[in-house]
Amino acid sequence: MDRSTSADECLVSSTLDIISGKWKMVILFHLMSEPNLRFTELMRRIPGITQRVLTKQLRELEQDDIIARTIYPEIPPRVEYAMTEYGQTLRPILEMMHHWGANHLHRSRARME
Amino acid sequence: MDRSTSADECLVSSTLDIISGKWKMVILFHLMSEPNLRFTELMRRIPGITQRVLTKQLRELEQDDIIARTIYPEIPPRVEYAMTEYGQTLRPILEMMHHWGANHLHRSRARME
DNA sequence: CTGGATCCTAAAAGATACTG
DNA sequence: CAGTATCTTTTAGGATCCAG
Repeated sequence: MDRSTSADECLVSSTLDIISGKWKMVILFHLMSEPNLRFTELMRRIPGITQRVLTKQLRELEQDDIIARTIYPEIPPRVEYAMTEYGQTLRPILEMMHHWGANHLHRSRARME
Repeated sequence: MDRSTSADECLVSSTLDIISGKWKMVILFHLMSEPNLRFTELMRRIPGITQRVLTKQLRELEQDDIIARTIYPEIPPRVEYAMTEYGQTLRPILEMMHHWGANHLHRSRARME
């Protein structure tokens, strides 16, 4: 064997770093099915999130080049968020997690009885 | 469209809940390549983790039926951890994250210059 | 050897009010 | 509309000591 394990750990964690955050997956899911959502539209689609937190998570995803922020200098201001091309590469992972999660919830319920 | 989005969010998050935790991926990666590791062996393979945290994350993974804990009533005590069959179903996701993460780190470095 | 029990800190998230 | 600025709460994680 080798010492590659510690490096490998980082590789997976680097993915996890990007999508973990209480609402990031939710945000990404919305932007996957609906490109170009405005700030307020995201707020409405994500009940429970606050402005401060939404802003923060959006900024982080933007930093990581997963989503893009487009500002239209109008009045009132309009800002749209969309997944980047790079962000799209996360799609298969998110879909697998979605699929696994569906089965997991199903299974959890079954295990409760 | 429909209102299924809010349910869908939970599905993905339910996967994320299970694998997020600073060291869970690391633990799972070790248990994937080496079935049946003892507590101390895990400690040695995961530099930086403390006993308390390792114990906690192992307990959570056990609760979720991702890993199994086997106690051998010997002196000194021996406890072995292994992935469950159900835990194995996470493997494709972890591998995709590993792959994505590798590319991501590569890309991040490129973007820095 | 495998943890449990305590205490502590840092970071994430939430509540709320305000603004160009 | 799309945030920022403060403040408070919650939670994860870490340090340390003790024990069957």
